[in-house]
Amino acid sequence: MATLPSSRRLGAPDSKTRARLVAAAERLLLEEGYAAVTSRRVGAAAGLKPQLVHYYFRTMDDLFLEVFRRRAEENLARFERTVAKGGSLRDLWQFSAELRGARFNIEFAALANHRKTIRAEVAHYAERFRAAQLEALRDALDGTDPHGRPPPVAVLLMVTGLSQVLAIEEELGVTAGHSEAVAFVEELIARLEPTASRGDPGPPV
Amino acid sequence: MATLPSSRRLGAPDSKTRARLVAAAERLLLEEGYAAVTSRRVGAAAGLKPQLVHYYFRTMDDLFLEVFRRRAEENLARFERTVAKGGSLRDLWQFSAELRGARFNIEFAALANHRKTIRAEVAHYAERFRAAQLEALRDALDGTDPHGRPPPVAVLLMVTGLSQVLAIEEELGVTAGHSEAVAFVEELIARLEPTASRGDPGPPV
DNA sequence: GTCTATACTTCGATAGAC
DNA sequence: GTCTATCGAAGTATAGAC
Repeated sequence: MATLPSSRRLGAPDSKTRARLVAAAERLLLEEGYAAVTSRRVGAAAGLKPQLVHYYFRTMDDLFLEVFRRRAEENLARFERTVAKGGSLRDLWQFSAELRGARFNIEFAALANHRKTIRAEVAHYAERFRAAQLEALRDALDGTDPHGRPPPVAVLLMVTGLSQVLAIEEELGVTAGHSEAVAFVEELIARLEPTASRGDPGPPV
Repeated sequence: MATLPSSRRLGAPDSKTRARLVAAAERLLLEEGYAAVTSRRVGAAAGLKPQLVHYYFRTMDDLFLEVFRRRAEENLARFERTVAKGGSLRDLWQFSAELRGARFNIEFAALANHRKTIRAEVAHYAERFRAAQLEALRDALDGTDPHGRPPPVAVLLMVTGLSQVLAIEEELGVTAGHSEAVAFVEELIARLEPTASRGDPGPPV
């Protein structure tokens, strides 16, 4: 019952070579987009024969899944650590605004469009991450003035969307309005969360 | 000076066959993602021989560019018409919230990651569209209470981002928080722009 | 357990036939 | 002006040698 779809032998999951292939694939994905992640190019990028990709991964999709899971788990763990160390609004915003994460998401969003197994994995992770973010955001907002503020989940979606648009456009070389948008979010945070390191309580109103 | 890079002959730009190929390519792009847009598959989708793709387009990138430009120009024109017919906040939001447009953008954002000529075209269009949107948004906000409101360009980026995230996630089957976010935006609009119902040629200012 | 020789498919692209 | 026969490169995947 272990391997129905094919009888082909696969390399050990903890192999050093396998790890090199995954790392190379992730690098290619981030630098050149998912279309560059082919067995030949991954092999070359890792300094290995392309056939090794198929020895360690039954299909290319399996390789994509491995790349995604590694990064997703690491991301969730990093997020949990961020929350554990305080999890202020400022921290949460900083986490969202990281360029690398957003690039990664775009590639997998496009991939998920036409590969079912990848779509399922991305959807699953998206839900987990959303739930974790929402809990952290609720905690961070707890005690602040709720007057006229959108529901936390709406804030979350807007901030997530903003980060992604900023990342995509930066990639394109389009940056009109970016600094204004970032400044707005940061002012908002400063108003809600005046604690900061520089002890600036912000203006009234 | 017309054709330096290659001497190969190309089909007429106004050919009916060419238009069919572009339409087939756009369909494939939207339904299966850009990776499905190959000369063979486009040919099959159009009921034509795959070589015709290369007769009408020097490279696959040229086909992508044509698909993009057609849609981009049509989109800009539609946007201008929307603005001309009133261009209320409600209209602008509705335009952004269309699923089709967002899907298209994701595919081309991913494509632009690793194809320079496409990146340049997407960037150019993004700037034009952003400028048009910003002008329309400024007009729509004109006369409303500016108290505590973010700068228009920041609003624009947030709304654009929100629409895209909603579209991507809907694609994935993840919809947590979507209705809340949409409701928030619509309440905001209703508050700023209480004119609502149709047949109203506009407030007296 | 690890890797390679090899098969077969699909790709983009071109030269030349109608 | 329109289309097709065909090529070389690149794609995924497997069976079998070490």
